[in-house]
Amino acid sequence: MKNNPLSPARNPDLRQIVYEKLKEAIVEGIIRPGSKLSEIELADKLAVSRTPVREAIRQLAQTGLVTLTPRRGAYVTLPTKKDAEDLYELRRDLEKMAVRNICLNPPEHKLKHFRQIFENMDDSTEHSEYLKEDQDFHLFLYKECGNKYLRKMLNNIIDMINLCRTYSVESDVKISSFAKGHVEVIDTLLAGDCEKAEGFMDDHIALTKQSLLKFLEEHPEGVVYDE
Amino acid sequence: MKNNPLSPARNPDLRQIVYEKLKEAIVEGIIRPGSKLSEIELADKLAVSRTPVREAIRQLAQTGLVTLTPRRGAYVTLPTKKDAEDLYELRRDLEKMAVRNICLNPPEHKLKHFRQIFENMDDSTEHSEYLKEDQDFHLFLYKECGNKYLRKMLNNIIDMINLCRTYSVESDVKISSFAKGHVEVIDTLLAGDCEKAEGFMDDHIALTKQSLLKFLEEHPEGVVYDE
DNA sequence: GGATTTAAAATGCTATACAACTTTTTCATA
DNA sequence: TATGAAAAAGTTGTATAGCATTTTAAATCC
Repeated sequence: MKNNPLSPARNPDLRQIVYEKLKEAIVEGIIRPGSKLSEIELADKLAVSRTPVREAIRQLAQTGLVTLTPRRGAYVTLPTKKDAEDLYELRRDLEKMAVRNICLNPPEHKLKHFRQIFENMDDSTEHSEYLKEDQDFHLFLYKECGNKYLRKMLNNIIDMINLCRTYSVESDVKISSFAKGHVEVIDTLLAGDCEKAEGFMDDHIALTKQSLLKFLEEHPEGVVYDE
Repeated sequence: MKNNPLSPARNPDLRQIVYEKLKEAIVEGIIRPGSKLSEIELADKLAVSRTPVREAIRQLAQTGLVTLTPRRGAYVTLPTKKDAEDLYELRRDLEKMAVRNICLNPPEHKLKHFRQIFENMDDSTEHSEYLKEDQDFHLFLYKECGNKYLRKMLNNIIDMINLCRTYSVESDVKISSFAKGHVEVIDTLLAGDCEKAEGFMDDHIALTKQSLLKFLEEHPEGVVYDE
């Protein structure tokens, strides 16, 4: 008698809904980095009270997507070039760790599923399709890494990475080389060669980072150089 | 109509104050793991309204110190043995990363300061004194690591580590070996031997982890074994 | 025009209220 | 006495109103 199948459509949980909506809007670039998040304005637009908006904003601040300035409000974080570099440095180590753990007991079936997807990609593949599968693959790795805290941190960091990535959407990268990187990671994982798998993941993240930084250098508008 | 001299001498930023107070109470073991955090009760005890308490609790949930159950409230996280293992695994990699970065440009003066402190320690040193200096040293490394996001994560994880550590306060470890580990890290950092420094940090964290796990095995009360 | 004062707006918090949900208590029934 | 359903009490999540302090914008004065 726990959950009635005819129970009302959904648990409201407005805070979570507002959080997701804001996150999406920020990551997709609808709300631009640097712009202000007015509690009143957002509450008005989303047709909720200030309470869930406040809590959602604070939740976003903890992942770094939003920067809080006491008594002045919340602003969408405007990542600097160093931020992007720091994020990728951290991501590299964390994903290597995930790969290391997964290698101890690789989920064969799903890995083969992803292998097939990436093997069939080439430079004619839609950029958006690659992005989607790439996202799915990495989220899959996070879920399977077996370390609750590592998973949490990776899920946090990926939001910031995506924020940085909005800058580089139309970047002219070679899809094939990214896809190949994934296949290499998967193959070594399936073969149980942990050390090599880590190395391939290292290469893959390095390539992604390089691609983003190249884009940032070519498009300095909106990117802040600190120090 | 300016400042009433009889205005309440209250510090602003209640949320942060409540957050710190709760964090301390949890990490010090005053509020036991597993116990419930009632918004009303805490608001009452701290003489504030529910709002800052709610926000502080949510902030604590982000670091993992508190576990939120929808519609049922917030509970102080009761770490399992696997939690402790996961935390130390993550901590090891993150601190190695910090050491790697610091090694590129080591802050000589302060490192020497810490070196002296740890060099003068032996098995007769007060356990509490070692704990304090150990804490300070690691926080110092976090601050100097040069990567904003790494710093944030390390500061988060150390709270959870401390929560686990409350169990092992009276652990009968050899202070000298811990202190020696620090000196080794510092010396290799000062010498600019990054690889070795990382290795020594690895050993140091491994030793700390081993000490905690040994304690947990000898004192299974209050520790949950999952899976 | 530039500086100073005043007004408007936003945040941080308080307080109250209420619906939905949990937990506890009560109480009837086996 | 134990069991289980029904009622009561308590909490959370959200909403709304309001106030103090501070920031921001506008207005005023020199």
